[in-house]
Amino acid sequence: MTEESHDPAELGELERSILQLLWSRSPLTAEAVREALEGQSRRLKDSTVRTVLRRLEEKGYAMHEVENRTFLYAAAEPARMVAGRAVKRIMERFCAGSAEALLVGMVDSEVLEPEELTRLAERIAAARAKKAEKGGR
Amino acid sequence: MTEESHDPAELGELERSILQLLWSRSPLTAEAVREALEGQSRRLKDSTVRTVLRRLEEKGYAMHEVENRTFLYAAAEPARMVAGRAVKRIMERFCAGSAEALLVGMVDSEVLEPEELTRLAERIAAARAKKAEKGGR
DNA sequence: TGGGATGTGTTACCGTCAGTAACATTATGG
DNA sequence: CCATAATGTTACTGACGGTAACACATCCCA
Repeated sequence: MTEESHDPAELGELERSILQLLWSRSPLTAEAVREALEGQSRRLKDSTVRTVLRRLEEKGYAMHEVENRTFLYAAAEPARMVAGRAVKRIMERFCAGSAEALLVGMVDSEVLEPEELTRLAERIAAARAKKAEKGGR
Repeated sequence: MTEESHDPAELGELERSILQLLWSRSPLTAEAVREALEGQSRRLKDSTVRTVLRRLEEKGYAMHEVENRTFLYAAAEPARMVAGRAVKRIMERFCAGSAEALLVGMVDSEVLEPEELTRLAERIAAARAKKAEKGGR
């Protein structure tokens, strides 16, 4: 197991953009990533993209496999996992680890409405229950 | 209205520690902050503490008033507000703005249990309802 | 009344990190 | 065996946070 610290806050703007690409359409070659960014009016040199991809991999957000001498990159884990851990960090740092304080804060700063919260909570609990039922592990 | 960007991610380790102090026992003078940090085995020069306090104020996290020629610092807003906005950012950046994806991510990465989520959601909705009832605003 | 005590303002250095990229190296197919 | 297409190495730069020295302003008291 020995997972590294893995802290989403240490991701810069460009790193995030590229990670987004990996989440939306992987696997991608470095060239494909560069082209995709170009499509977002983000013109970068080939080596820039490669450097960032390597860094993302070092940090554990991405991984690659080799296909015909070419690297195919993909995200190492789903976006919501990264989001989850990021939220956890915030909870620890600003809410003394209290999930309640965190949710209250979300409501207070209008991240989501109370009704939405209850609705989603129920939906998630239901989904969880169903999953636990058939996929017992 | 016209609030600055206000991004908690731009807070460093020390800045956060000091902000915590302001949240737990304000108002505080620069000296008091320094002493409190010293109590945490964090020995810093007076000017260091003052610099950080000033930066916190510039960034909008803290504020001060003058009492007898001395600055009394306090947090500019509750911790859970800062947490809320931080979570919002994460939601936008890693969940395409979807609150559901965010909550699912929290459950998946074991930030909180589904049952806890439903329980808290209900509690918060209830509290909200009560507040809306009497504090019509 | 002048000088220390006390508190604030200014400026700066350093390390880390993300953005950006040049340049070197290597394998491969023709 | 070389041109081409990849990857590997190394580095510069600007922001920013941690840390602090030093300068400046008051006020009170001997």
